[in-house]
Amino acid sequence: MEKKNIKTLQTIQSEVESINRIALSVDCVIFGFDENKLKVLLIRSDITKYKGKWSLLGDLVKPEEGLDAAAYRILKQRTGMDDVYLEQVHTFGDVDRHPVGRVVTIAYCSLINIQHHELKIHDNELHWHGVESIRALAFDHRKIFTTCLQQLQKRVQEHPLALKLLPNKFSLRELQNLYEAILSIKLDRRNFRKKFFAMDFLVDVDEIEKNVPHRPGKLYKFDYNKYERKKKKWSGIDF
Amino acid sequence: MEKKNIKTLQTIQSEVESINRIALSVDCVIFGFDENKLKVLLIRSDITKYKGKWSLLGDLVKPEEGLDAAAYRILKQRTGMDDVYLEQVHTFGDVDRHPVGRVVTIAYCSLINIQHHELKIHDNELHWHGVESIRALAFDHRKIFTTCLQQLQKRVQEHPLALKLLPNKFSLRELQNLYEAILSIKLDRRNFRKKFFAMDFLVDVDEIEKNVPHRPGKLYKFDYNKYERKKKKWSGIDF
DNA sequence: AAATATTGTGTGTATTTTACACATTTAAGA
DNA sequence: TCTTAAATGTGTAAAATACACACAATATTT
Repeated sequence: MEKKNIKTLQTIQSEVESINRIALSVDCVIFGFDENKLKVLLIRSDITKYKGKWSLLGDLVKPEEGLDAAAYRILKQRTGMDDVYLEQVHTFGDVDRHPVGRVVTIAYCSLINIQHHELKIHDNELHWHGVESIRALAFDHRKIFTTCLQQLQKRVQEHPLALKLLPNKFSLRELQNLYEAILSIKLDRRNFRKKFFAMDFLVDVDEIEKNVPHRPGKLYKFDYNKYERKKKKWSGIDF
Repeated sequence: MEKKNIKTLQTIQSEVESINRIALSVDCVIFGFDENKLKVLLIRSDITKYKGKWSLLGDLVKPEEGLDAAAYRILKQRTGMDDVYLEQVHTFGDVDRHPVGRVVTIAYCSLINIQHHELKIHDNELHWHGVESIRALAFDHRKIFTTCLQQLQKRVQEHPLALKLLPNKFSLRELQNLYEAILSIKLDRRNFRKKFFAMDFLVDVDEIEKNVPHRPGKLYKFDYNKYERKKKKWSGIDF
């Protein structure tokens, strides 16, 4: 009994030590779509070791702040946007991933409609980078970025996420370009249309594209309510 | 003595608050398959508030320990097993999820072949629970469990994970029972076989089941090498 | 008015999924 | 050893889905 109690105290003491030594942050991989390219929002690193390198947008989690809340805070701060798509992806905690000590970071993936901000980007510390041209980033951010991109590629095939990157009203051409950019593949135009129309979640808003130097296409919006009611549950065993 | 202990806890709690730090833990959702049921390994909670409740297996992450390493440590400690399937699933960090302070926890999902341990379970603090009968758990562990179960259900349809729950050699009947247990559905036996044979990853080991009270089935093993070479990359847009 | 660029549409074929039934094999028990 | 019980092993037809592929119509630009 005596011994057990002492053990507990020791345990608690070591707990305190751990508590004192690990910091928590969130990092946001913010995707946008512009000029038919998938882009990611980066900022110049403010850490000496990574001077000149680009880095993801992140910050320490505050003691009384939820994780999603921390990610939203960063998004709001940097893009001025609310109500954006945000999803936790993975937590990275290699012991030496951060030069100033043990920092475990929770990675979030966010999709924003690039037209709706145009905002605080003019910091000129912030920049949209084409995902194809991402090379070295600060910290382990390249690994984080890659993980998020792969997850995005997988997710957009199963859920109507990708549409968050487009305006509310979009043409099928834009939609196809978007998928091709995210997945880095070419798709057959007729089959792509057939597929989406067959899903029956697109509603014709009875408008057409403007300012295109050719025959304009019809515009559609995505019916999220219908999707929620009808979405597939069972995909089938297949690997 | 009991009182002293409590005092210490209070002291530490306030210390934690003054330090303004966040503690990190890992929790493992360990799945097994036995008697044609999907099971999860739980332990009786050692925290006063949750006296009598069951809880997931977890521990604080040590200051110099990687996240996966922490999860492996817990698995090894509790099951005696090495080389098990382990995957990070999600991080839970609600501000008030833990009664003694801010503890953010990283949830891992693990799949083990229940026959290969039989070990430290006799603690009688550990118990395999059928997943269907999970109700209230300590902390937010029910939510964590549910998240992991759902992810498992999704994953087993896309990857040959489920096999980690079976012995190396298994019959198609066992395999089907496993899928039915994980997914809570009934599958057509002929189509299930056809599907798996068509994938062409099962190798006939030229043995048959033993000690079954009926005609024994052939045994197979899964060819992971072939799978790695041939697995599907592109699943197709579908939601 | 001609040239250009993109939209919008349909069909046939191959592949995949689904529903479904019966004879065979082994173990157990009478 | 015969009978019973229980699960194995196998095939086919119909339906749904995926895929490859070409041409006429429309708007813009010059």
